[in-house]
Amino acid sequence: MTGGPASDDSLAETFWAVARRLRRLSKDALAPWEVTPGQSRALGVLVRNGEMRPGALSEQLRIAPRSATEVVDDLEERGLVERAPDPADRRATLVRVTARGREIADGIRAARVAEAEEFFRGLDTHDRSELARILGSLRD
Amino acid sequence: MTGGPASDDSLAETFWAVARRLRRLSKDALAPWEVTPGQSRALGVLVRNGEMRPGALSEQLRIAPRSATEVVDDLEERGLVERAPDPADRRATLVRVTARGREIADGIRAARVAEAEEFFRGLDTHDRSELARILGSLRD
DNA sequence: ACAATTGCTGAGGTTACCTCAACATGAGGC
DNA sequence: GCCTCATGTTGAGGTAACCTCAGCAATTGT
Repeated sequence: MTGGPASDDSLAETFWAVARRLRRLSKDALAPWEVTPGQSRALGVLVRNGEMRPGALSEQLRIAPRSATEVVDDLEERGLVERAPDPADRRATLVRVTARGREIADGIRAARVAEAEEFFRGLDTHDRSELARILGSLRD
Repeated sequence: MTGGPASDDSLAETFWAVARRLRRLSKDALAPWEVTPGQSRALGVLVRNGEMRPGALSEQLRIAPRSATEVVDDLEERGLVERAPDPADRRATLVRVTARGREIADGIRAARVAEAEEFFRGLDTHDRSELARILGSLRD
């Protein structure tokens, strides 16, 4: 009863159903910090990579450079990052996570871990590693 | 080396990496019809459920009723659906897929199947059914 | 030294959503 | 039949997160 050409389609459907559920959970996990998913992503990149130019940030986020300016504006307004002139090139600015930004980023990270833990709790050890293995091979 | 508390987090990360790849593929699969993902979703609901009111459509799509009006406007402009007065309630309208809309929907569906087939091609039969089973248990 | 390039941002546009209020119709009480 | 309240849709107008294009300043290649 499985194995027809439609089974791949329903596998994709199932995948998206799971994605929707996980997305909803993530949004809830993010809510306490009043940070949008985009801001959270940017903050994460900045924490992982250290200070960087808006242009580099835009590449990491795969958005237009102009849009990175906006994300940085928002984060700066909330005091989570700050801009400083790049000593190596006076056209450029460096974006740096502030102490408060790091706090928030840590909190978000912890919440993410907790949220993922909760989400995948239903799976036993074997299924988790199977899922990780199979998804890993589809990763890219 | 796996199994620490961070493994769930990276499982989520892997999941999203796969999701991004699948999303990109879907977008490409949709491109030939010049239909947005939102329009495609609406068309799919309408094909599956038959004619329905904008309000009911908005529930299926989990968007505000006012937003369903817009999606229907767009689809109507492209000749993929049409509005007709609801004989049962003169306040309401029924949205119906046109012949051309059905063609497009069929084409989209076929492309989706092909796209999913391509995406999951790398997996052998065992891994596909494992993935389907595990995702199924996370579904909701 | 000067033309082309690079890095950022102001101005303004698009898309896909939203809320709120208006309008017509429908349903229940009396 | 009439009145009130609820319901279905839509116009008006707003917002978030992206976009392109043009402009300015600084740098780089010849």
